[in-house]
Amino acid sequence: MLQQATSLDLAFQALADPVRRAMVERLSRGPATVSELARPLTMSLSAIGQHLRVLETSGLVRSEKVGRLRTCWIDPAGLLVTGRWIIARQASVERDLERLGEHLAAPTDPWRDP
Amino acid sequence: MLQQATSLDLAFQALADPVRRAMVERLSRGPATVSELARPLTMSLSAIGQHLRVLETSGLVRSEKVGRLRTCWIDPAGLLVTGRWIIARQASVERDLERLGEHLAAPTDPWRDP
DNA sequence: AAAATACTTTAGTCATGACTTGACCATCTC
DNA sequence: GAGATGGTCAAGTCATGACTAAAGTATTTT
Repeated sequence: MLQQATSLDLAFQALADPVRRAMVERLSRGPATVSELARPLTMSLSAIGQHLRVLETSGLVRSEKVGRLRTCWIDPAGLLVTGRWIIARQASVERDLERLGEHLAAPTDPWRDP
Repeated sequence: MLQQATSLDLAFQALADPVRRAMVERLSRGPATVSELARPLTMSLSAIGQHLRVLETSGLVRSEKVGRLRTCWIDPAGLLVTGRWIIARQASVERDLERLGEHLAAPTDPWRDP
């Protein structure tokens, strides 16, 4: 089914993993190196590198290597696309519930006994 | 690593799949039966049933069967937990950028040449 | 009662994901 | 320049995910 992952796919897939969410949580408090990201997580540095790559290709995180340290930070635009999708659904649900409310409040049902 | 999936895990994992997001999009415009959900998606009814189960255990969707029709609808509380997580990260990032801004704006650096 | 509808279940396949290990390569530090 | 530090690459393993196909169940229609 998945023939061409959209940026929304990549972002939600990236956030689906608790380790990657932990990394995003850490980075949302400020930039960090790969080792700093790895420190609280019981996992090889290699694994963290792989998670980081997922986060980068999803657009949620960016990074740059200077010397032997790679510094990572959040790209706010990445969070924005996922946030917008959720908010749009919430708005849609609210509108739907509103319509339902109006319907129940209506004194007569125009569809019945025309 | 994943020993006990939290509700946040389940919700993000559920939204990571484009088919399931399409189902949520449909349901956010109002309730629907399983067949109605399946109609626009080129996939067996069985597959849709399986996606539905994922959405239900994640807390994003609820459903009830009456007669031979199962009607599904969004549980707004489900969208809320994911939305809150994202908004919290965005807020955190903004605070961080603000701190950075203050730092750059400061006329002198108290850490240098004490 | 037979046929159609609307799922549901089970079992199996195939692809993808999340790691680990070990070798490797720069770049600092001494 | 030797050793430690910080990261990267390439395999390989093991579990999970996304389906399908086929058979089964419960309801509704005719």
